[in-house]
Amino acid sequence: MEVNTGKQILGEVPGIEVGDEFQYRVELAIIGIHRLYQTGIDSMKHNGISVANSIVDAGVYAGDKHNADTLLYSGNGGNIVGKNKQPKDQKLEKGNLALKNSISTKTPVRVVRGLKEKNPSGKLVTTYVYDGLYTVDRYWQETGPHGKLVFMFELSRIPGQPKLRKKSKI
Amino acid sequence: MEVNTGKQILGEVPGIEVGDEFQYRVELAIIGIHRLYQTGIDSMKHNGISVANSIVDAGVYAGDKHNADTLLYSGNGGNIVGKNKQPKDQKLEKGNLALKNSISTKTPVRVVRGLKEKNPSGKLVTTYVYDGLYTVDRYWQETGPHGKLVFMFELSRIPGQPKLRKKSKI
DNA sequence: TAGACGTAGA
DNA sequence: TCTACGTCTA
Repeated sequence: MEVNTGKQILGEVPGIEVGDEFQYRVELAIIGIHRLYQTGIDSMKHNGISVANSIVDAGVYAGDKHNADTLLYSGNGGNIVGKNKQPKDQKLEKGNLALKNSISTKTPVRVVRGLKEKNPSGKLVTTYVYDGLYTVDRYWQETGPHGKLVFMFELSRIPGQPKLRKKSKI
Repeated sequence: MEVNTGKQILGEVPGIEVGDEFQYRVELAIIGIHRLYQTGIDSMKHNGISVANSIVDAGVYAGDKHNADTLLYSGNGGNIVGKNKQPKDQKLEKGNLALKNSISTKTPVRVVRGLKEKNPSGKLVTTYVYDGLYTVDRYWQETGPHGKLVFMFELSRIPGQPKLRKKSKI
């Protein structure tokens, strides 16, 4: 069995509803919600340009903020909180570029939230919850906590979707 | 669902036969052949001392050699070929210590071989093949390619098990 | 070949 | 907290 079908979808994934929960990133990949195992931003070609089709928000970048209908999401690269690596300026390429392109195309982006919880045996686990479709409204550059360049993207939830009740307990 | 049952087995795993193939390390963990996702040596307490119950030989250390009935297996730590990390002296602890202890206890160690192959689409994939039970005969120290200390373990296949036909094609 | 919002266990 | 014979895409 191959994990990925190779087929990428823009917008809703058939059979997946807001609030559906998953335990592992690999499940998201198999189902086709988000192909990449670790990377937060997945992208695809749409009418010849690269746009984001899904992101995972596990809250590991400093600037991330997730409210009911708005998501502030950091770009990709070199600024993860607590990772023991050299901080670097982020570049407007790959996922970051795709997310920027999604502003003008107004194409929908699937958002998955990673909620950290303790399971019955007390172990810290992440549950991935499908949060629905968002559009990317704007982006800008910031100087991150390490003094390096960080891209910030503001996304808003497309109206008319079921509300997401579940929140992180930690 | 939890991936691991927590129960660890010394020796044969019920339902698993020599030659059984798996595509991912996580499968080995779920089934109980080898709990650890990335680490090569898994161990457990047996009559109060730590012994190895399973190893995965994916051939990533320089000194590894696998013949029909003999396996030369490198210890754990800081000497993986091609990994972009600081080489370090290996220590006689955790998996390495467990493997050493298995010499005197004569307890069986499950061996899984990671065979690298190209799948139909030309991608390089690793297939994990259950190779049966081995005992650890002896160990010694070497100086690895980086000039650092490496433990070498010599294992031999317990006689009377079915032959393993499959070999790496690469 | 390197990089990525991974996982589990010690 | 950190390490570990991971696994994928580009």
